[in-house]
Amino acid sequence: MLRGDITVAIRNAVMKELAEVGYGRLSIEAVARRAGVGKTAIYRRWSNKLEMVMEIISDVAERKVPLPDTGSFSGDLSLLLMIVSTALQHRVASQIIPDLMAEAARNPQIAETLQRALRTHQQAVGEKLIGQAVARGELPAGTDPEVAVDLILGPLYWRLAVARQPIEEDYLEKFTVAVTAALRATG
Amino acid sequence: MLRGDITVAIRNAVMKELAEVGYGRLSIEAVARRAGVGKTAIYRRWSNKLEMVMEIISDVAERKVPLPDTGSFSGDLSLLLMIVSTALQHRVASQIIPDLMAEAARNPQIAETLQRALRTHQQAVGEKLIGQAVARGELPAGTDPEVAVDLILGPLYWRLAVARQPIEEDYLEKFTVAVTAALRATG
DNA sequence: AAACGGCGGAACGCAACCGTTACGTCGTAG
DNA sequence: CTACGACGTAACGGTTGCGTTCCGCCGTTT
Repeated sequence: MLRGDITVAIRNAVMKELAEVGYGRLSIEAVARRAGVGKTAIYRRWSNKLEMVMEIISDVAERKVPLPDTGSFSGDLSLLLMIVSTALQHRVASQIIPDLMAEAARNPQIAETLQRALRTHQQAVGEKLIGQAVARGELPAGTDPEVAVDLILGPLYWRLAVARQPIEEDYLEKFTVAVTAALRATG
Repeated sequence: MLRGDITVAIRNAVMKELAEVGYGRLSIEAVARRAGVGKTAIYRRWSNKLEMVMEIISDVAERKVPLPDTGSFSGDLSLLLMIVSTALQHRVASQIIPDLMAEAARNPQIAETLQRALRTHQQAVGEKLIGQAVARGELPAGTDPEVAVDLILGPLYWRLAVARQPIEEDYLEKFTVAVTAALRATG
């Protein structure tokens, strides 16, 4: 019964508004204005700002990234780094993600949603990546996927989403070498 | 002329309020309420929410961390990791920093203040840490301090401030080994 | 003793947004 | 052709916060 095009307009407006003003300052009225839609259309779909944002965000976040399997660990790793760094360089993502992460620190419901949406999926990627490498004999058997994920995503996230420094040409390459060495050392 | 104890009360209130509701939702009136102070006392000191927060934050952020020099790279590194992880585990810091980082993505003035307060200082620590290690022959001469800082702070920040996972007993130890190996490999 | 000035408190007009309601329009299903 | 229901618009009363102003209190300076 609810018109699909209106829903889409609202979803887009929420994403843009989130990127521009953040969750804390996001208002239903601004979303409605931006979407060219009445407030009623929004309240007909969700009862809350929180509920609305959570539904929209988890929808977006659950679009799964294909797990790489290029045949070698360094290949898998560079591909993963490329995918993640590209994603983190998109303006909307790099604004929304840190904002919601910060918000999650004070709102348990947001925290839970993000954990489910990101952590679970990310964990799967890490386990597959490391598992493949261990199976191929490229990493020692005791390699901890959790540590690995920290070592891989941490610096990228730090550089792109926090420090907001550009990634230079050979950075990912250097980084791949460094991470590989690091993981071999922890086994 | 301005009473010092009042100023202190306001500063504390701002920090607590920042941690609880974030910059976006921070209001002068709430700060005044929390500090047990009239709004006039605040406006007598700063003219804006932005100006107020920036002054208070950069004041706090500029308290310099002593640069470690334990005699060996792994010693320096574990000490640094300990200091940073302890800092990031404080409730107020782990709430305020990601929040302001996210805010910085949309407010150039906040971005500039944070860059000056954090990046500059952090860069100095990185350069000293790596410089010492290179001088001692523990790391290859070409080691890039910028990459090193990413490799060291990134995973810690990710784990503590973003993913909000606890640090287990031997994590920092493992991590020290991993980072050392990584940095040797990039030279 | 008197003047000064920072203080808290209270109120100002203004703006934004909340969540809800009433109304009139319009496309579609029956 | 009619009835339904989602739509936009507009308004509601209530809340919150802005930045400013005026007041009376009180400690310090002179």
